[in-house]
Amino acid sequence: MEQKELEEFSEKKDNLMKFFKDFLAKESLFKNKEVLQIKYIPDSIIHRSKQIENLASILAPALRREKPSNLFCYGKTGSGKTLCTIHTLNKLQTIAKEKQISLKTAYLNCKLKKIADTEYRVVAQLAGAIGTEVPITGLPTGEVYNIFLKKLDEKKQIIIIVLDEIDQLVNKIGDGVLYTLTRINPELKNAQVTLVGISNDVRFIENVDPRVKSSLGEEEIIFPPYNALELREILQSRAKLAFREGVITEGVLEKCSAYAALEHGDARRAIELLRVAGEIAEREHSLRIEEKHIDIAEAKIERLRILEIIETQPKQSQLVMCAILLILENKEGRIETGEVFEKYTELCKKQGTNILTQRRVSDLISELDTLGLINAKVISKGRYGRTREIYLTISKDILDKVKETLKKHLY
DNA sequence: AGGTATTCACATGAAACTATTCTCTGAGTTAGG
DNA sequence: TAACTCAGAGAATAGTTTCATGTGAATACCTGT
Repeated sequence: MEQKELEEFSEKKDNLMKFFKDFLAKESLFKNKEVLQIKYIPDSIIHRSKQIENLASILAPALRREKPSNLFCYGKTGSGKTLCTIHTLNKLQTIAKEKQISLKTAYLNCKLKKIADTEYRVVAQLAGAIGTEVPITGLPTGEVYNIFLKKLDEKKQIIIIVLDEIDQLVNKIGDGVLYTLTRINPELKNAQVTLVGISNDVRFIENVDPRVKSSLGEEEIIFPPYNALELREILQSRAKLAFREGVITEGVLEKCSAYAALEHGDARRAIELLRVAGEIAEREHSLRIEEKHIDIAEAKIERLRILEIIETQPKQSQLVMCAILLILENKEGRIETGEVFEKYTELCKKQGTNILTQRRVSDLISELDTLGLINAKVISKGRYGRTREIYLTISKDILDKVKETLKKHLY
């Protein structure tokens, strides 16, 4: 984010010096911007005391050198799962240190590509977390397990492993790793391992090996989404720390939380919205954040999100998107798979790219649908067959930007 | 009129294929003893 | 001689293709009144 801003700034090179001077001279709206960062962990977490209590009581036996039960947390994005878990673990860790209990925690976000998305990498990361670095590549997976186990079992200790976004991991590489991890304890003489799984997807646990399921799901904690009121209070507490007094005008927080409440009560989004709104207000030399800034911020975030998605799509997918846009240029309303495929073929020929089969294009279209760029619904037109009805969900004012990015990436 | 059959235009699944990336082994290299 | 590096074989993976089968309802076709 910061980088992009800087780039934008650099366009006005002539008065750059002046700008920076002004920037320093001016008082920032922010008192402490860090508070609005996603990774920030507040000292007190509101509206989650029940879950934290629950977490604490499940994990507390670690302080008596007993193995806590395995634990599974689920709730939608931005419902505080990760936050609460890390918070609780931090506290636990602090006390353990005071009492000289050997307790280690390892947090692993399985979503991160190239870091923890294969069996090898997961185990390597875990080994890293408990203090043995393992080469990034070159060893047999089994060997890494052995190193890991050996290090684990070195002394009497409790180890709590947190696997965040565990559903992504299982989707990608199956539940083999989980199975091994849940069965790790009998192999250890000294150490004991507790697993904490965090997942966005409630149904995820259903499609997992029943043995893993019963073992991992010894305890479950559910994180319901925040409602607008709770979001508002969360925002309030953060805003108090983040902004100077009087910066926030009436109704701003309400609006922010209302926006986020629409998105299944995603607190992360609400906070990001507030931060971006703050940045926008600041750049406008406004002395306070007003409701309109929230609207602008919302549009900006949405735009960035869409552009980011489009940019990171593979070429073929971009081509399909391009085809859809081109068709819609000369035609209002809805279009069908067949048309898209035709246009897509044409585009490919023009570009000299190889043409994918209709089968694949059909899949690509439904992928674009899941990404939220288009809306593709299967409908039956009776005698005239079955197809997907496609229309855009992107608002018109970003469309030009989208086309621009597509062009840039395709030529 | 009412009911059944057909038919369209893809959707959806499964399996097979392919190119790329990862994992793993062993030969070769290096450095320290 | 132990530790390290690195090329290349083999395995795993992601992205596709091929082949096969499925789908929902507008229309065509009957059927008996």
